[in-house]
Amino acid sequence: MIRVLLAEDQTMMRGALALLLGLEPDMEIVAQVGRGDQVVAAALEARPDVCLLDIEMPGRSGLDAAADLRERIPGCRVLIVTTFGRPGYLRRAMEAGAWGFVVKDGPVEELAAAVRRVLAGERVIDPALAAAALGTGPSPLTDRERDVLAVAGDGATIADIAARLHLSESTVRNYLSAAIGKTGTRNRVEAARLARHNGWL
Amino acid sequence: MIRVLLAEDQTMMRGALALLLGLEPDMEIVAQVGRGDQVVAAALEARPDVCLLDIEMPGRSGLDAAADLRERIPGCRVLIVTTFGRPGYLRRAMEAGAWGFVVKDGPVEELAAAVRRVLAGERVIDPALAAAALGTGPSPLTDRERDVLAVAGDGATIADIAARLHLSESTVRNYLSAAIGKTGTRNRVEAARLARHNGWL
DNA sequence: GATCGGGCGGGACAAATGTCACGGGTCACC
DNA sequence: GGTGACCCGTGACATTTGTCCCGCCCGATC
Repeated sequence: MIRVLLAEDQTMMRGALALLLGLEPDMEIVAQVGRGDQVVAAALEARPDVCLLDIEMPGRSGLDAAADLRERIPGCRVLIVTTFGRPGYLRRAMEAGAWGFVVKDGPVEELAAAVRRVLAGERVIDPALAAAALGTGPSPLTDRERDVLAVAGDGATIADIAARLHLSESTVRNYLSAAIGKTGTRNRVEAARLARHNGWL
Repeated sequence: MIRVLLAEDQTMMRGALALLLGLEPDMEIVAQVGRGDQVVAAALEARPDVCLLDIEMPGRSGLDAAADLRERIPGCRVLIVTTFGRPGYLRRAMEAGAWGFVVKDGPVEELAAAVRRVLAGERVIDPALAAAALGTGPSPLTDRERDVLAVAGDGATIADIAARLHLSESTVRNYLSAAIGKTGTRNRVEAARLARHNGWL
């Protein structure tokens, strides 16, 4: 029996996937969590062979959770299951030691197949997505530019950003200007959107 | 047997829900579509008793599809199933003649129960969400303000908006200013975010 | 017929934003 | 020891944005 941990914040999705995977004759859901910061604890307790992690979860990102797992429970294989096939997500998933990357757009059978392949030591990655990730290239943003863009994305003013990041307003302007330049966009809103779309935030 | 149509763009979610509902002894999935603009055709063909509609789908919004269904197939009950419990969505769903409104955050069993209740002529609405919808009130925006905000949301400049809507830049400024005022926000990005959050776009 | 809300536009003004050039600091790497 | 990347900051400047006036037209409503 393949022992599976399932981390996904949308309750209905999590329940549906758990039930489905539970129907597979060779699989067993040994843990379910709805927050990224509960993954490690649950995995220590349940000792799964494979962890299915969503990326966007409250508490802690699935990508961060994957990195934690590699460090704390090296034997456990991680399979990222996400809504958004952002190039940067795939890149970061690989850096975090994930063995597979599946988007929720594919058929459900694909998921069970991916679990088996990952457990067999195979890498599971959508080829089109891999091409996109390589084509887009890594993030051109520095850490600070990323921070500033992330805050700017939801309508904060320069003063807001400066206050939240304990920076001078001039500095914030400069980072924003640099980010806009590097992304080839025309203002911070476009820059933030592009960065989010590419998974750079 | 309750004949169910399922409209949901995320393939994995759709497949999982279809399988689960298919397991219910008194239900039968008679049609599945992944786009909003295929709902009516599929419903005419399959003659479902209940239609489960996601809101955010390519082609046509689930809310618009619900309105179409009420007009074309009045006997068919509509149940909206959405990720986002936006107050405005609920309001618009009711105006479009939906019989129920379920968020994907609840347990899966809730979905089958909602289908049965809707078919029995009961209204299914999350009480907390209904309160929020009534508390937030209807959209204060005029049609044009809504249009302008929708375009402004993804980083377009005033000139972009004016060009896309065939308006003068001055007019766009005035609409934006009005929208910012009515939403009580500080700039168009915040205004657009709030409007989206409330389901006003 | 008058009034009101909405669509559409103009002009003027202050504030926010984006750009550029510049400086200093730390740290890693050659 | 030099070089380069990144962090942090200043000041000046042009552009964009948001606000507040004003006007006209239309349709609905009283």
